[in-house]
Amino acid sequence: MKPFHSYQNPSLAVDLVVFGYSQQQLSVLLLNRKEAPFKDRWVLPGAFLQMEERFKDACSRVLKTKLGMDDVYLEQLYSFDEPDRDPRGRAISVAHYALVNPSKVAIAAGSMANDVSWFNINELPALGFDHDSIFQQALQRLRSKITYFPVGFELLDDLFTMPELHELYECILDTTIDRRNFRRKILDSEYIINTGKKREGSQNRHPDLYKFNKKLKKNSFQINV
Amino acid sequence: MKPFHSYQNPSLAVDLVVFGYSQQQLSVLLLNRKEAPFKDRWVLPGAFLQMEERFKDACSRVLKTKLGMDDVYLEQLYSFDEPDRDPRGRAISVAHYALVNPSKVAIAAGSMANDVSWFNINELPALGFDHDSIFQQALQRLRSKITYFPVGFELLDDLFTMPELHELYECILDTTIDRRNFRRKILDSEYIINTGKKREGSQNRHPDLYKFNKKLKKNSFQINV
DNA sequence: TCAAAAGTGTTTGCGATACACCCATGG
DNA sequence: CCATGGGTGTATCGCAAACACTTTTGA
Repeated sequence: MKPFHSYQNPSLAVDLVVFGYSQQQLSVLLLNRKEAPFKDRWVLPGAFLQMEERFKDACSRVLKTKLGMDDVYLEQLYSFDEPDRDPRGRAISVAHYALVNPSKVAIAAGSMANDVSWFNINELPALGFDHDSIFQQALQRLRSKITYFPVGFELLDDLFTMPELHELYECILDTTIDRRNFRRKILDSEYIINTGKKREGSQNRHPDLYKFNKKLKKNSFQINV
Repeated sequence: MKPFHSYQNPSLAVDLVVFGYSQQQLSVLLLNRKEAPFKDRWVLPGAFLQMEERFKDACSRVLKTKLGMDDVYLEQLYSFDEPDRDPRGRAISVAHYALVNPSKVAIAAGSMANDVSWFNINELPALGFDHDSIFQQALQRLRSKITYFPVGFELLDDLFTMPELHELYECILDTTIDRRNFRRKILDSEYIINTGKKREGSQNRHPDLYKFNKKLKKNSFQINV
């Protein structure tokens, strides 16, 4: 059999929309390009797919080597194929999005402090390549998914309070949600477990600490916007 | 700049899950392979992506040249990347699904009568490559999408009756739906328009003929299973 | 004891579901 | 005129949304 790679194939890359949540803000991780094309512009992190490498492996490689992140929630988003999306030549991008807890990873003031940065999703600069539209699609997917599937927990600490989860939902969905109805829906889904502990330190009543119920795979809930 | 294709890249293909509906049956179009690997096995139609070609163009090319189909509803599904999914070497498949009206296309008794065939989705043979899982994912997507988005019309004639649309939904979702509630939801969504004409020929009352409201883009409905 | 935030329960209203009758047609 | 399937309307029930009071805490 003639091996495939004797034919010419488009270049194949993964690009990553890395979402992070902290200080009641949803942010995306961007990279400042040091070379043409789009020199000095902000872009999504990404990498070319190596032979024998899975998409998720390539994504993990980027998250690990460029960003120092391990063990991250990853989901394939869409494959982008516009012939002119990369001025260097034909390049397909298989976009993914990732959900990380910024406090668990150490990007902030590392050696790449000027290269990598969190941007609030409402204050994004114009991105290079077609990364604006990749980001938009990722945001849309996240907003859709979080209303019926327990992905929000990936963005929080292992232990979190109900008000924190509630705020996360309001922030991502950019709306207000009745906290009492929200609480009931989430608790009814049984995706979170009250640990019995409480978050100390605040001046007011100490809220209960919950944890994500990892074992549960099939329950459903629906947060309406 | 060094052109991308001087590096080695995985082979890149599109694969198509072509759904058709006729005689109250949901079917998929399969191809009988004439060569190794998977000689004499049934597989999804597909093609390698040519340089400068978009996914949808490659899909259209397959639909046109191999199947004689034009102007078909197409949607990107997912990209499949298991390193061993093709024994000939590393091959990425960007899977799509298509919705066609079999009565509008001419596959049946053409020159490839032995190569191409419709299979009822409940009576599929074991497919070559990883096409079983591609098919399963496509079916799942179709079932999900049809409950909130007007894709069912792609499978019917330009003019169709309410009972026909109702039957289509019951068939695809593999369930029973109260026809009066179904009618109300569909009509409320305003995605279909009563043409005032009636389908003649049956012994019983002649049902109204509807057409799809192509202009409407944003209304929503929800068919629950 | 006060302000601020967290925990909890009840009422209300709309939308989905369940359900039944009349109408048109050809034989 | 009858059997068959198509068109239409209504009552009910459940869930989701709206809403208010009590509890805890540190200052």
